[in-house]
Amino acid sequence: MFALIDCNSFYASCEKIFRPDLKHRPIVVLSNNDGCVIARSPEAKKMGISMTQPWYQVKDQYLSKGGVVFSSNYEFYADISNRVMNVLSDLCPEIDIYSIDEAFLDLRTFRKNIDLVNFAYDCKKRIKDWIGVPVSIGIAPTKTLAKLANKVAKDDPRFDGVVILSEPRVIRHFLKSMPIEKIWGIGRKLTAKLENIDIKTAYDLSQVDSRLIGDNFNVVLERTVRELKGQSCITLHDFMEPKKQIMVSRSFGKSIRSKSVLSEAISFHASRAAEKLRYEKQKCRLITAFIRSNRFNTRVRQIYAAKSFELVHPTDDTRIIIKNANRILDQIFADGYQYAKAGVLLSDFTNRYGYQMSLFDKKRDEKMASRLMQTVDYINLMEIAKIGFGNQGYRNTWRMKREIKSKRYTTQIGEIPTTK
DNA sequence: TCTGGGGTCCTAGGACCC
DNA sequence: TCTGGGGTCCTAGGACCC
Repeated sequence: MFALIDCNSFYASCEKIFRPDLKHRPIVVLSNNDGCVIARSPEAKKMGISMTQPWYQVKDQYLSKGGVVFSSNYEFYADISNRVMNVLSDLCPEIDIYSIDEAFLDLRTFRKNIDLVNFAYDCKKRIKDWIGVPVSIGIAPTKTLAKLANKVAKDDPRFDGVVILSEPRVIRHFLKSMPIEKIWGIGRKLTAKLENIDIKTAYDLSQVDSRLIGDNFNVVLERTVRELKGQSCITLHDFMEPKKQIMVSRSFGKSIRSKSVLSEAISFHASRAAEKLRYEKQKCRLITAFIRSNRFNTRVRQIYAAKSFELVHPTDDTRIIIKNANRILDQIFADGYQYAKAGVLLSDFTNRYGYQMSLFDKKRDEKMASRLMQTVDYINLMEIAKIGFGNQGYRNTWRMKREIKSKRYTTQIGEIPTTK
């Protein structure tokens, strides 16, 4: 059996932890640039605010009805997430952290049969009492079924946040009431395709011969079908897999025409990407940079320009990554467009310690560079000072909007909550 | 005026090899 | 006139997820 534990309206719930005055108020959290809604408390959902809705469309009405809004505060959410995951790992050592707000537990680790109902409610209570975040729990023989169970636990108040699927008869009944688009791994396109051939519920899909699906669709859907039938075939990643690519990109506060400002943004993103790369203890060989116009604005001329550059030697050196990202910018930049977003993507990784040195590598230079980067990372991390490279300025022209961010209550000494 | 920012996996098709 | 067949590797792009 697998359990999926998922925090309810995670970002919005985080914002409530240190603000008891907001307990029953509607809360929404906005994406970067305060662009669109990415989390809603139950009260905000009831007001009809939908996920990824552009903020400007609902702002006035929402605020006039007493809604509360926050810019996203990832540092804070990540810390709360860590605390939740720690509680879960205490309860079950076989844990697969699937995203910032959800994790699978492999309950087969428990040799003896445990009381699943007790287990689930204990789990829920600990996280609520110790961290302050409400969770929903779905338990089932496969991860796909646990996902579905979790969805119902969350949406249907009759279940009090816990749904356990073990009896085949119950599972069958449950699947019949479940439209296919709610299944994990079935998005818009697949829903349309499947409905076309008269597969409308999870039960319909579970009855299809999985090999037939494998032949006519692909192995991903085949696995989903098997999982619906109760054969577990999506396993837990029991250790953290290294990342395969690192992307840093942002939309600008307002659109930009000038190459020099774009270059600042590209340098800034390149630098952030290099930091992440070193944190992952990887070096990259491929650097990609892109710039693009606002794809929602039909009144401006559209452009999307991207290019990659392959290095001879893998690197994690901020200076090299910035230099090459800007070299790409030189090649892809075209005058006369309004740019709305830029980004840098690093890929083709090799482990920092175990890659093949070339015959002509200068070992000493490498060592120097690596020490320099370590020092820079340390100074930035400890907030001794803010060190950047080259032209990565931080002009208001492209900096993102984040007007209503809450405090970093748990990670910054100057921002911890105080009482009177 | 104002529409996020990450990721993963898979597949088709081209390049290349013997 | 007749022009193999099988394999691997890589990349771009699609679909999906949170």
